[in-house]
Amino acid sequence: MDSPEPTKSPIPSSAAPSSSFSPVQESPFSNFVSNLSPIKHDKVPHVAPRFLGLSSPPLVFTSPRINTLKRPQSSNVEVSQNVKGDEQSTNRSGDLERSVSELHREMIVDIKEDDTKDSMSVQPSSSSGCVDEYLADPVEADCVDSAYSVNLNLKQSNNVPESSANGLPCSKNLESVDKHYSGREADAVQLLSRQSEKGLETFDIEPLRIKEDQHGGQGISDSCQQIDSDMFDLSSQEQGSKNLNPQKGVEDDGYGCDGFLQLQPGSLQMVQAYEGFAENVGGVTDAPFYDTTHDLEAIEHLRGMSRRCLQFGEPQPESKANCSGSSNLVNDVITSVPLATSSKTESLGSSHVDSSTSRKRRLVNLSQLAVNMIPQSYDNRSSLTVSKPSGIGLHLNSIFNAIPTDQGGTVSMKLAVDTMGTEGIKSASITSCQSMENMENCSDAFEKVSTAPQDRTLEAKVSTIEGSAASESLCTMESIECHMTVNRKRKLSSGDGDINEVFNQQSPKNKRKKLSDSDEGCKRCNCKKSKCVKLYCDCFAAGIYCAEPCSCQGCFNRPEYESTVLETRQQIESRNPLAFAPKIVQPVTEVPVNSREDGNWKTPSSARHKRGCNCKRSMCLKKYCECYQANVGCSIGCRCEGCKNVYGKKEDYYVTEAIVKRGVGELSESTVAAKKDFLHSELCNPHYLTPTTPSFEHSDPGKNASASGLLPMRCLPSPESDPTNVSLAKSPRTSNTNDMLLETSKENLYVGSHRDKINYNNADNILADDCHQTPLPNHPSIIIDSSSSKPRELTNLSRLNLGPRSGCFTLGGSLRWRSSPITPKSPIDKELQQLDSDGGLYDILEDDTPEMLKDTSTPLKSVKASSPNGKRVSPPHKLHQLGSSSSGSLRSGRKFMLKAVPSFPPLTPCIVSKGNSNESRSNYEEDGSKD
DNA sequence: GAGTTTGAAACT
DNA sequence: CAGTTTCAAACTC
Repeated sequence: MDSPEPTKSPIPSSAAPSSSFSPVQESPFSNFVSNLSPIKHDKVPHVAPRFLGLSSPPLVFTSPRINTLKRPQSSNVEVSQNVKGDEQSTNRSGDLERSVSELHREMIVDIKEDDTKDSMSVQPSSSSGCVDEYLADPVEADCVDSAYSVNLNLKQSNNVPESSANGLPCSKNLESVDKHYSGREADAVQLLSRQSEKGLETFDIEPLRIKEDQHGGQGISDSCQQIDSDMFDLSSQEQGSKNLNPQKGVEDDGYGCDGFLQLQPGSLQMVQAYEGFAENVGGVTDAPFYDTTHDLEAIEHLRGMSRRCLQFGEPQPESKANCSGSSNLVNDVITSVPLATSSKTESLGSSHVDSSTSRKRRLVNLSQLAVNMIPQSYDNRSSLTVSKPSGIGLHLNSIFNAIPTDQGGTVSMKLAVDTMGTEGIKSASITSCQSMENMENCSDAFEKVSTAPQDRTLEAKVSTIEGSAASESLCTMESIECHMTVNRKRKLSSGDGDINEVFNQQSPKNKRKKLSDSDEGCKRCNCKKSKCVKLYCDCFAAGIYCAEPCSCQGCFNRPEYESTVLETRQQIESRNPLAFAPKIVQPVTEVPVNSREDGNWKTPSSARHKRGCNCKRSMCLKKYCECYQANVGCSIGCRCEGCKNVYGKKEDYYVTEAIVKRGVGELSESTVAAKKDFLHSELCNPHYLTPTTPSFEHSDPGKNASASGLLPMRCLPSPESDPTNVSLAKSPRTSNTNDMLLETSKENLYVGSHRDKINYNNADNILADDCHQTPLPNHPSIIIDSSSSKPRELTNLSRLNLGPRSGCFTLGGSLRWRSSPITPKSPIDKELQQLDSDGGLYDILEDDTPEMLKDTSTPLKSVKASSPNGKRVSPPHKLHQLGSSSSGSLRSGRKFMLKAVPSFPPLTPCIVSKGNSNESRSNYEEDGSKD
């Protein structure tokens, strides 16, 4: 049938699980699978339904979070399908709301109790508030739209399309509400408001929370209601403006997107796409509307950035870069409507995601929220610096890989921006494609989009993407492209069901050639035996469906086999939670323009391969080497022999860092900023992830500090460094070497952000620590099953954490942490304080978390105590130097999140039914048994 | 284009 | 955890 070798599918384990395919498709393959796998997947329903092809890598394979989100408490509802009002969805959403509302209540209570003492504690609540807010957003959006505007309830989310169209207004409304609310809810806000910068976020969070409560059916303040009504009015106005807008056609498409949405209902990508779309639209149409509030704009702007980051689901740094870049670009291009984009996007995204279920919306909102949580700092300062497009934060297969370093995402991004204007969605996308050297594919996809009915949807997506394209990662584009291609193929096949056949029809060679010609534009797989459901397959590994360019045989990595893909993915993740985590992380994100210009920071050295390579013969000089392939230098995590990686030898890794840091003091402010960025990036580097504990635990600054003050020349290739270990919570690093110290310090800073740590290890401990330091932001990932630590989810979390303000956004999970008796400052805190005093590190961190760090309560010790591994954390020595040397050069404005660690486990339970997690786990077990 | 080499992923 | 096998990409001819 579809697959040449159905009977033998190498996927047994993976495929088998897929036996339960989504009802949607009964492809021969599904039958095949069902036959093959003795095991029936109860779970399947959860997963399957909606991936639609377009989902970005993370989306495509429903990461646990997605799944969980999708998972109706009941069982398999295909959310995507129910665009019309689903009672079920409503009910579910209602349940979810209840839990959320309860959570909020708790949080509120906590806040009151804590009062302003503990900003951290407050933040968590705020975060929850954020969640609520986001949750509420959809509703508002819906309401905004039409007559529906009357209903504030999230439950009423039936009109997705409309809401999407009007999304912008909705979001805005929310914000305005937030303001009002904030005014009234001085208490909650106060805490947050302390930090001026954070203030904005605070508004978002708190007000939202309140709203949520209202929605929850609990007391709704009149003021709030008024606000809502006002909001609606605004939204209505907005709509009017939109109608006028020439791009309305696009919006209409968005409506048409229902089908599209259905296709990919739970996928975040959808949201992204819509968001992007919204942005575009907003940029064009909504400008007037936004003019009203400057503050709001700023907030939205931030949000928009965050959102973008989420979409990629990749490592913060990178995401940051993208986000910032995008935002900047967007802003530059479309100055008139900076805010609109973000808010609108959100609303749109939420609405579009799954009209069927408010719950889904919530999920989406959560994700958005998470995105929003991204630090503002990145907004402006960071110009696009994609020093390493090479798939940082993404799988090697990501488009970035294809892009030459020189060209970098930056170039493409800029081009896209330039081209983008009001119209430019398409042009932008195209531009990006060009930059990616993927023109053919992109153009193809676009063409297709324009042609068919589905195409409308696709087109909308495309446009959306385009809109965001400049800012957003190319990955999205790629995924889109893939989906588009898929759709196209489907059309071609006209439901034959043998998509694979169709795809395969193209001579692989041609495809390959095409790819090669395009200089690796979109790298695609050529799998023959793996059915593209193993990590051997680059596409699969990257979390994307195989597409036209692929020359794979018997491919199951297609939207048609979504369930199979998901199952397989789960299996793999069960074995290795980080299996789908981005291989390459780009720590350096926002490098000040100056520094970038200098070119110092462009070096790939900043990026690292998560696990490192294991090259024996290639000396890391060929593409056999994943590090080399990703255009990144080897690092501690690498176990390569005779490393000669041109992007950075393993041995040189630390040396470079040391030098850089050392020089910081001497360097100009700009340089310093750049270094900070570097440091930040380093922190973000997955290498630093450690399953074990937060680095804070370790404190011995003096001890660690080398005379040179920095890193020793030597690098420790110790396996410990291997990022992969993180998930396993293996032995903590014990080495005291300077390099280690450096890393640890970095880790300390980054700890919160590191998703891996979060999940896999003692989430509790870590989380608790983090909470203290920075409230964990909530994030869609929260919803994810606790059982699975999925990289993407993690990524999202990390993003949230990264956000300087993320602390503010902590979710309910944070509540738990808060309560945790953690404590005393760790040495790291001290270090940080010193730095702060020096004006160095703190500057970097300061904006968001300084208080946290300073805060007497410290997660660090708690962490230490709690961390079983007892991982030693070196004091932020280097950081300190950096900070001191930099003396006040904080200009970068970037905010580093010291702590925030997403609270996976805790959050999951709260938001998501544990049953899901259990379920997932049981599934895994089943899979394992199968295997 | 076929065959070889390489290293990651998967398996035992 | 280590060793082996499988796999697909990278590379060579």
